Amino acid sequence: MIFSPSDRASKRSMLVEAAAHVFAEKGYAATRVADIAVRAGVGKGTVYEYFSSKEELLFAVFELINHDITVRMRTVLGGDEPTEEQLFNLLRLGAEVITEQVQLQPVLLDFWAASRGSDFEARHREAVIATYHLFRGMVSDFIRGGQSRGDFRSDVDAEAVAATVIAAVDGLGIQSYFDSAVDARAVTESFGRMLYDSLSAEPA
Amino acid sequence: MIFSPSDRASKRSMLVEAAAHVFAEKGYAATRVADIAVRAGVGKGTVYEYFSSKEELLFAVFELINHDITVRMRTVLGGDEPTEEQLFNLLRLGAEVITEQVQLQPVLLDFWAASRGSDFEARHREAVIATYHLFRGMVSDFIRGGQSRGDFRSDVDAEAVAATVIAAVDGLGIQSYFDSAVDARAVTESFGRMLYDSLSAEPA
Amino acid sequence: MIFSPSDRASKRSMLVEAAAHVFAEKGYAATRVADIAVRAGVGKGTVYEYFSSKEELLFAVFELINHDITVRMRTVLGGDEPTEEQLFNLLRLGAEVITEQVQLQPVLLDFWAASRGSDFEARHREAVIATYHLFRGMVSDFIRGGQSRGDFRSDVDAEAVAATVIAAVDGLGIQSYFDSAVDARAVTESFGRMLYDSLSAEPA
Amino acid sequence: MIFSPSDRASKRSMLVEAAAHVFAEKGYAATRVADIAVRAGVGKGTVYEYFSSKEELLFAVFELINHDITVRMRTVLGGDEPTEEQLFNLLRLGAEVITEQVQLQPVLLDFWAASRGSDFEARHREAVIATYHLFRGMVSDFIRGGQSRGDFRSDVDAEAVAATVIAAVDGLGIQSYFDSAVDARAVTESFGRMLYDSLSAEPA
DNA sequence: TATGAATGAGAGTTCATTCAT
DNA sequence: TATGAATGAACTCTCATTCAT
Repeated sequence: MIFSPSDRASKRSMLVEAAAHVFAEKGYAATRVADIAVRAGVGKGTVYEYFSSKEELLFAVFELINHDITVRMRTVLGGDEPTEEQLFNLLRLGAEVITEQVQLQPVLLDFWAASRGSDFEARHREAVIATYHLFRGMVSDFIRGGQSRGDFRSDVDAEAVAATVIAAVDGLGIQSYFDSAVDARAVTESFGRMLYDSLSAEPA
Repeated sequence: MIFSPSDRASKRSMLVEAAAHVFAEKGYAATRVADIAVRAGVGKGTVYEYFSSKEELLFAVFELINHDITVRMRTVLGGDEPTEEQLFNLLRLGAEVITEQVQLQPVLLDFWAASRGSDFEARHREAVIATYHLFRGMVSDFIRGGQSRGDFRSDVDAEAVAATVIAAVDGLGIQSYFDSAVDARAVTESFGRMLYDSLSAEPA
Repeated sequence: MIFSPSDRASKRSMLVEAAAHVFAEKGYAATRVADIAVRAGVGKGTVYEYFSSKEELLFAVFELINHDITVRMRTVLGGDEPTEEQLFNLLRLGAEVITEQVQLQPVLLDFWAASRGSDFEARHREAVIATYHLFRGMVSDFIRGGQSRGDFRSDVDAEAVAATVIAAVDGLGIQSYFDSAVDARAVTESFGRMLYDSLSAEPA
Repeated sequence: MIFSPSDRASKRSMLVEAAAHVFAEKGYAATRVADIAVRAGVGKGTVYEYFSSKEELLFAVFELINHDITVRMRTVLGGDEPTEEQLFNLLRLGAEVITEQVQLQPVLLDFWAASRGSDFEARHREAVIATYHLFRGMVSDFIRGGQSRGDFRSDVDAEAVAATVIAAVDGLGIQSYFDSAVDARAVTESFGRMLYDSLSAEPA
C-alpha cells in the first residue's frame, strides 16, 4: 500500500498535536518521547519516522502555535472593520489566545528556554526572531495603515507600538499562565482603551 | 576551623552568583552542577553543603534577581519626584534591567520553564505568583497614589495598568533578549509617553 | 506472476552481491539492511523474502567469497604444470585475492568477528573451521603430491606447511588491508621462494 | 582523600583488564558496558570516569595486548643468544601468545573489525598500522642483524620476511582460535625450521 | 567543613524485523 | 511476491546526588 502524501502529512500532524498536548501538560524537559508516542497511539519508533528528534517535535509545535496565531491575526487585521474596532479585536485575540490556549503558553516558555545550550541554539533563536518579526510587522503595518487613514496620530513610532503590543500580550500570557487571578480579558481591554486613546489623541 | 555565620552566608552568596553566571551563560538545563562549582572555585560536593539541589540554586538565583529589581523599584517609586517623572523612571528602570542585565532574562525564562514537571512545580508557581504579585502591587500602589494626588485620571483600573506595565517590560525583555535589533530603551520610552498621556488625560 | 526457480536464485545472488558491496564498504556492523536493499534496488522487506536475517546475508557473502577462492585454488592446483610452478601460482593467487579483492578482506574480518556473542556463534565457527579445513586440505594434498612425485622433501609435515601457507596469506591480507604500504605481491613472492627452497632442499 | 596518580592508574588498569576479559568472552559488539562494570565490581558510571566511551576501552585493551607482546618480543630478540636460537624463540613466542592467550585473539579480530564504520575509523587504522610497523620493525631489525653477523644469507628482503613472519603468526592465531585441532606449537616449529633453513642456506 | 570518586536511574535514539496491504 | 510503515527491545552515555575520607 502506498501512502499518499496527505496520509503522511496527516499522521505527522497527529504527532505534532500529540506532542503539543504532552508538552503542554508536562513541560518539554519532563516529556518523554514515549509519552508522545503513547498519546498518539503509536510505537516509540514511529515518532522517529516523522521527526528526527524530540527537539524537532518542539519546533513543529512552535510552528503550529505560531501559524494558528498568524492566521487569526491576519483575519482580524485583514478585514474592513473600522480601525478602532480592529485594534480592539487584535487585543481581544491576544486575550483569547492567552485564555483559550492557556496550555500553550508554557510550550512557548519551553521553546524559548530550550534554546539555551542546545546544539540548535542558533536555529531556535532564528525561529523566535522570525516569529517576533512577523508579528511586529503585522501590527506595525496596521498602525501605519491607521496613521495613513488619519485614524491614528502620525507622530508615534509604529514599530515601537507594535513591539509594545506584542510584548504586553506575551507578558500577560506568562502572568496569567502562572496566576489564574490575572484576568487577561480585563487587562487587555484596559490596555486597548489606553492604546486607542493615546493613538487617536490629537498630537500635542 | 569554625566558620562564622557570615562566612557561611558570604560563601552561599558566592555560590549563588556563580550559579547566576553559569545559568545565564549556558542555560539552566545545560548547566552542570560541576560547572558552578568550578566557577565558584570549590569542589562539587561543597555546592551540596549550601544547597540541597541544583533546583534550589535556581530558586536562589531567581530570588537574587527579583530582590535586586525590587530594591530598584522601591528606590524609583519611593522618592519624592513628581508623579510623571516617577512613571518615566519606572519604565527606564525596566529598560535598564532589560539591557544592563540582558543575561538575566534567559534565567527567568529558565526559571519559568523549569517549573514544568518538576517535583517542586507548586513551589515554582508560588514563587512566580508571589513575585508578580509584589511587582504589580508596587506599580498599582504608585498608580493609585497618582490618582489620589490627582495626577492620574481616576477611572482607570490601577491593577490592570500595573499588570500591563509588568507584562510589557517582561515581554520586551524576551524580545530584546532574542533580537538585539529591538531597542528596549526606545520602546519603553514610547510606551511611557503613551502611558502618561492616557493616564493623565481628562476623563471622557 | 510466478517466478521460476532461476529467477529466484538470480535475485538471491543479486542480493548477495549487493550485500558484499555494502559490507565491504561500510563494514558489517555499520551496514543497515536498508542500505543493502537500496543498493540492490529493492524494498527493505524484500531482503527478508530471500534471507531470514542480516546475519544470513553475511553467511551468504562469506560463502560467495570462499567459493570463488576455492574455485581459483582448484584451477591453480588442478592443472598439470610443474610442481614448482604450481606452488608459485598458489602464492600468486593469494596475492591476487589480497590485492584485487582487497575490499573483501574486511568482510572476512567481520565474519570472524561477528561470530562472537551471536546466537549462531557455533554455526559461524563451524563455517570458519570447514573453510580452513578445505583450504588446508587442498594445499596439503598438493604438498603430499609434490612429495610423492619426489619434488618436495618427504620429511616435512604437509599439514603444518598447509596451515602456514594459509596463515601467511590470511595474515598478509590483514596487514595489507590496513597498510597499503605493504606490498602483498612482493611479500608472497619472497615467501614462495623461501617455501620452495626449503621444500625442495635435500633432507639433512 | 586525594588519590595518588598510581591509585587512579591502577584502577584504570583494573578496568582495562576487566574489559579484556569480557571482550574476550563475549566479543566487543556483544559486550555491554554494564558487563564490564560488573566484572570490575564497580558501577556503570565509574567506567565513564576512566574512559570516555566503550570504544576507548577497546583501544586500551588493544594497547595492553600489544604492549605485552612488544615487551616479550624485545626480551626474545634483545638477548645475546645465538641467532638461530633467537629465531626459534621468536616463533615459540608466537605460539605461546597464540595458545596461552588464545582468548585475546578474538579481541584483536574485534579491534580490526570495529574500525569499520566507526567515527574513529582513521584512528583505528593508524593504531593497527603503527602496531604492524613496530612488529615488522623488530623482526626485520633482527633479520638484518643476522645478515650482518653472517648468520643469514644477505640476498633476502628482511622487510618481506618480517611481514611474512608476522602474517603467519597472525593467521595461525586466527586458525587456532577457531579450530583447536590446529596445533600452533607444531606449526610454528615447522615454520621456524623452514625459515631457518632458507635464511641460513648458501645463496644460490 | 570540603571534597570528588562513585553511582545508577533514566532518556533519546537506532534499526533488525514484522506484517498488512 | 514485494513493500515500507510500524515497532520496541536494547544500548550507550549523562549527570545530579551521595558519602567516605
